[in-house]
This record gives sequence, C-alpha cells and structure tokens, in this order.
Amino acid sequence: MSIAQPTRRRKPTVAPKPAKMRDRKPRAPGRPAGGTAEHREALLDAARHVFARSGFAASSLRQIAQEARVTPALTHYYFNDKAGLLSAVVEERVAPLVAVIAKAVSAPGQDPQSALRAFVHAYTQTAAENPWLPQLILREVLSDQGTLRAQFIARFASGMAGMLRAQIERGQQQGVFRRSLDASSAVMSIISLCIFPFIAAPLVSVVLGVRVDPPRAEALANHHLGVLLNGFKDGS
Amino acid sequence: MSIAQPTRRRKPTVAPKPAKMRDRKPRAPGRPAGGTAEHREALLDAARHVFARSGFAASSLRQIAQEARVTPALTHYYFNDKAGLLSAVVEERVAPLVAVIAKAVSAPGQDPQSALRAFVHAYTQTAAENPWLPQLILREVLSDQGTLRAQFIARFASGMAGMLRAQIERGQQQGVFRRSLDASSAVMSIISLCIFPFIAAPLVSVVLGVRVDPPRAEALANHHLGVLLNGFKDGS
DNA sequence: CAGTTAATTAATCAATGAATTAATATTTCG
DNA sequence: CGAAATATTAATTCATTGATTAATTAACTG
Repeated sequence: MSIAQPTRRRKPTVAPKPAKMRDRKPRAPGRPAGGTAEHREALLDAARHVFARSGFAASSLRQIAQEARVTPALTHYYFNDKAGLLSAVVEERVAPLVAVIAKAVSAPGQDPQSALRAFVHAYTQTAAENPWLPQLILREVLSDQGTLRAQFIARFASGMAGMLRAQIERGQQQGVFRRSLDASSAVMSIISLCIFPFIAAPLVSVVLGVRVDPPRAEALANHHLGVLLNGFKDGS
Repeated sequence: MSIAQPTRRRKPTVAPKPAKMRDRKPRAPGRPAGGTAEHREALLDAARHVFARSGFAASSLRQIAQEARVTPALTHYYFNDKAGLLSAVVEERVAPLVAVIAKAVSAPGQDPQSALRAFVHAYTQTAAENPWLPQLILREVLSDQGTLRAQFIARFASGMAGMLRAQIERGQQQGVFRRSLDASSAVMSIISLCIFPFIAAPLVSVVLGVRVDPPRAEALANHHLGVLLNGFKDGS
C-alpha cells in the first residue's frame, strides 16, 4: 500500500480513465432504452426472496441486486438504505397479503366456528401461494432481533389475535367450545397449527412427506380444522 | 529473548509502530494464572446464544468472543473455524438435550396416548429450560440454507418422527384415534403445537400474554395434550 | 433541437468480517 | 531448575459489505 495517499474521491480534478474499452459488459451506464423502470419491482421481488431465504442481516445488497439483474447502486437510488428496502418490501409486498386474510376473518355476522374456518382457510391459501411470506415472518418477526417485529406486531398481529380471541370467548359462551379452555392458549394453538407447517416446509416435506403447495392447501386447512374444532369441543 | 523484530510477518515495507504503550488493557497475552481453560466452555455458551439470537451467518466471531470475554483468536485456537464452532455447539450442547427427549418417548411398553404424553411433556420441559434450543432450530434447521438442516434431520428428526407416526397408527388400530386422521399430518400437528410457542415466544408473550417459562411448562403441555387427544379422537 | 430530469453503471471508500501468525505468559514435567 | 507444552492476546491480511459519488445515456419539456 502506498502510504499517505488518501485517494480521496471528491475532487473532480483527477483525470478520469482516459480510454475505456467496454465491449463485453452486458449493460452500459445510462438510462435504458425501453419503457420506464420495472427494475424497482425486480429489486423488491428479489429482496423479498433473499430476505426470506437468508434473513435481513445476512442478506447482502450485492446479492439482491444480482438476483434482480441490476447494480447495487440502484438500491441506493430507489430505497436509499438497506432498511429502506426492507420497509418497501413490507409496505408493497407484505401488507396487501395480510389485508386479504384480515378481511376474511372480519366478515360480519359469522358464528365463532365459521370465523375460525375463514381464518384457517384464508391463511393457508395465502401461505401456500406465497411461500416466502412465512419464511420472512420466521426470519424477521419471530426471531429475536427481528427487524420487523415491532412493526409487524403493531400493525398486523395485535388486531388479528384480538379478533380470534374474541371469537373463542364467544364460542365458549355459546357452549360450542369447552369452558376449561384458556382463550389465549387456544389462539396460540390456532396460529401454531397454521403457521408452523409453512415455516418448516422443507423439513416436513423431507421427514414426513407432507407437501404444502397450493393444490393441497385445502386438505391441509381441513385437517387443521378437524383437530382444532374437535380439540376445542366439550370433551365427551 | 527480546528480539527487536517489530512483529512484521508478511510485508516488511510498512514502518512498524515505533512505541507501544499498553497500560490499561484488561488482560495481557499469555497463559492465565488460574485453573485451566474454562474459556472454551464460555465460548460454547456464548456461541450457542449468539447463533440462536442472530443466526449463524449473521453472527460474528468478534461478537461471540466479546460475550465470552475473550479474544476472537481463541475461537481459532479451540475450534479452528466458525463452522467448527458450530459443530462443537451441536455436539456438546444440542445432542445431550435431544437425547433426553428421545429417551422419554422410546420408553418401552407404552400405549399410544402415553407415548404422546411423554413426548409433549419432555419436549416442553426441555424447551422451557433451554430457550436457546428452539431458537437455534428455528434459525439453522427450519430456515432454508440452515447450516444444520441435513445433519439435524439425519441424526434427530427422522427417528423421532418415525416413532411418533408409528404410535399414531397404532392408536388408530386400537380405535382411540379416528381412522380418517392422516398419520403424517397428525405428527406435523403435534410438532407444530409443541415447537411453535417457543420459537414465537417473544411474540406470543407480547401479543397474547402467554408466557412459556419453566413454571408454566406443565400447564402448557397439558393444554396441548387436551387439544391433541381430543382433536385426534373419534368425532362425536 | 437544447436544457433538464430520470435511470443506470462504474468506481471507490470506510468499516467490518474471518482467519492467521507471532509474541507472551503460565503451567507441567523430565 | 529448565524445556516443552499450553493458553492467551496483539497485530495484521484479505475478502466482503453498505454506502456514496461521478459519469453516462435516454427520455421529457419547452
């Protein structure tokens, strides 16, 4: 290392590269010819997958950019930060999916069992169609230090858990669920059964031979409902 | 000896540090006075926690060393590699705990329901006493790219899943579990209910107010058994 | 067309990571 | 005691990361 040369890059006085042969590089700098920027979308999709696969901290912007077929500098252009990229993923990719599930459960005029059925079916179908979603939740919500935890709880989890709990208690008053059931634990069991198969998909597929792809989502949801509705009923 | 060679080992061109004042450093190099190395154990404990908290890829040896109150170079001395450190954690910290659970389930002469009870109680108690274990499984077994997945499946998961499945099928033949139940899905449900509350502990504690510490392990296991045994029973 | 704005890459920096080596201090054992 | 083995840190190397800037090219606007 040549010492004492700070090689600062602010001053434009430094002579640029005099001749540059660029013939094999796939894309030259400059605004591209075609329609406007769908590269932003590509970055969001790549980020969603890489974050889900490796976790936020272990994902590198280079890796995401490579998967999106762009340069890392583009993430700075569009999202400024790595954190900004994550926020954008949540806003534009996660939130819409959660909204669908919430809507199914909050449909008015349902008895407790129907509400439970609606939740299980809606969640199972969404998760089967978007396998990256449970993986991302696993990585960034469930894990300690997860970057999305506070945000996710405040925005999605609290409301949903409250609604499920209210339905359980209503069911107990109506006598369709047993009184000895602890409502909070029951909600936890619902969520456990629904979420776990998807976050453990690669494991259950290998060890148990249970597939959780969209064609089997219906059967999976029905199995869960069988266990839950019977398990919550008044014991014989 | 005191050779005046100023610690260069590759590049002789760099001027060495002329004077070095070391007076406030907490510990000087050299073998410590006290008894022999319990620093190895400290490193294993720190690594187990940091890996569980942040995942293998996102954990730095500096961080682990700092938590163990030693220098990063010690990890190289004892474990050679970051991978070697992980292996040691599995061998010396994970395996003994799993052995306890496997022993409880494989006790001979149990009817299917007793075996299920034994598994749920053993797992729940172990997980409650060692919260880092489910977190580590979450990070490195369930996640795609998890470093321990193949190893964990081959060594622990396959055997346990097979045993549980056999018990379910035996219960179906004896008429205590309903015939319409899919055995593989049932095993998945058992595992889901047992594992999820612990990997989601920080979440369920905040959102549902359900604590999963050792004092409540018993109650938690009983709740799960209530749901499972009723949920698997022949519907009314 | 000319000037401005939008989109993109190349190049690079400072910070951090894992891994390694050399030096140093203590214990143990012949 | 003295020599070898053991345990530890300091210092350093090379790769990688997130972030930033300047240059470059296309599209839009008047």
